[in-house]
Amino acid sequence: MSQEVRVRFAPSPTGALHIGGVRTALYNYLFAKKQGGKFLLRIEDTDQARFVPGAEDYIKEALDWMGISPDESPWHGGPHGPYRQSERKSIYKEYAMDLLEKGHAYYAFDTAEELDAMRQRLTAARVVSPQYNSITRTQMKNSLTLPADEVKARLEAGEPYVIRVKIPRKEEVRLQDKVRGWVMVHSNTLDDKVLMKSDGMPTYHLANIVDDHLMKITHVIRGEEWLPSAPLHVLLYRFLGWEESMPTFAHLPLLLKPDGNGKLSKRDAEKHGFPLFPMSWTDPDSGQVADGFRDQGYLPEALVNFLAFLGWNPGDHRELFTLEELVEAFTLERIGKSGTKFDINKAKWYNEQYLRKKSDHELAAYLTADLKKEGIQIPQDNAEKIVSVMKERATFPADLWKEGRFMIFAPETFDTQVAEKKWNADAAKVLTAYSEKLEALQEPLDAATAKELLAVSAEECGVKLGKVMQAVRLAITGVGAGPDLMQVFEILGKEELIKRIGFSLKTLGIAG
RNA sequence: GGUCCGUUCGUCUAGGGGUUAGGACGCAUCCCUUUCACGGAUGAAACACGGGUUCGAUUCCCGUACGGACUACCA
Repeated sequence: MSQEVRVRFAPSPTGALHIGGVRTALYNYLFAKKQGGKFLLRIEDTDQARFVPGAEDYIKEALDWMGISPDESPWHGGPHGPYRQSERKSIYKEYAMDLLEKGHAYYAFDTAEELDAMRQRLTAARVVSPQYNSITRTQMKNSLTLPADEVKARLEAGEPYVIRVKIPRKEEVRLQDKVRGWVMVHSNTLDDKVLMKSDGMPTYHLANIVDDHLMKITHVIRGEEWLPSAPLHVLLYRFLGWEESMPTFAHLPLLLKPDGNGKLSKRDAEKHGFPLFPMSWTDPDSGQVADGFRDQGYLPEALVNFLAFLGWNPGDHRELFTLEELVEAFTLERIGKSGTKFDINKAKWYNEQYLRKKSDHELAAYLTADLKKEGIQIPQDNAEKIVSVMKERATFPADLWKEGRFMIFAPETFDTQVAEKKWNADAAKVLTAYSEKLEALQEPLDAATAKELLAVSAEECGVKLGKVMQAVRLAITGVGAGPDLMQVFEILGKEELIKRIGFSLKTLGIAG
């Protein structure tokens, strides 16, 4: 019998979700759905000092926007709640006591200063890595060194203490990681990590093991930064008697900065002008606003596709995947091992691809929304026509309006470079003739007619159409590049064209 | 420093003991075209290095170099 696959994404609410965290969430989601299992979200808020208001709402909104909402979470609830660690405080204590009783953990009363002094002493003695371990714990104030009655007295007196794990002196700890294979470390390189803090909260190490077990998590998919502490986690499963049901681990390669090396940071994002967060985030302390992918015009389906390919690939040559297709194709086995540099160009390319897949109807909504901000209203069918000719050249929805301004506003100035090179008396002659033909036209202008009339006008003036085409474009749009001119003409309509021709003839002159 | 992890075009990557080392982004050129863009075609561009193992290694093993993560009463 195969048990239900259950995975979790476990962010701590310390601010906006980092894009790397979003990818971790996505991989968890993809794996869960592929396996027909559950994707849960657990808030790891055991560090009260780092709690940031609004962060949890942000996480929820970001995942919803990406289309990867969890099945169980603080806000959806579920059979294994609560899903906020701060609300599970009493649970952890119970397991810490269990560890204490079994001799796998002990009380420690050392103050921060004493800890510091120990590290300094060790550093001075040229100990390579000063840590609280099987050697040093014999010289510290803990329930291993202090007489039992003193420990009891200190506890009863309410003296602050932590509970530390007692790492065995000599043991090989192995774990099989789904992406790295076998990883082996010696327990003597591990230190006696704090399990329960003096404020009564568990540390990540205890909390994540207890919760994963209680929440019946089958696979732990998380960032590579957790790999060094994974052996400790294996040990904890063993000490708690849960080794049989220990989840499978998969440590994801890190997201690296685009140039040079190192973990992707906010600094890099700013330097290269791309966001680091899925959505904009306002720091509640400084009030500083950091831009997000959503705000810069990235489509969620593009971001999902892009992120999925940062460290994973389907093994064939397909590049474009919907969320559903990703679910279908996803396997842990195809996750790469090495760190991945963040290339925003590729993200833009994905955005273009998905933008072009959208219907004119959907795209028109972006345009009308932008226009509304400027107090402009245009008919829906007009908006749809505009986006249909503009979408091939847009990366972001906002480009529809930015690049297509001339579709609504007549040019007030003309690109001087193009004017110098292309504007001449021939162009003025042709346009004058063209304007007259448009005046005489009874029915509404369509692209084919627009072209025919223009061709006739050129012929009458004894000018080759190709020679003046750029000048015509300049006269109507003000610039030298843009979508198919005749389509533009059709959208503009003859009255608007006549007006624009009149203005450009006046402004650019008829002699050239 | 220590522990762990990694290394195929500039980037994301496929591949795997014998291949013209494949694709995508970006770049260049050409075609399409009234321009730009789209699209199409073509091109430049990679197995970090040194030892093994082997008839043969980019692929397997070991080193070296380089890079990264971790090294908190943070997660």
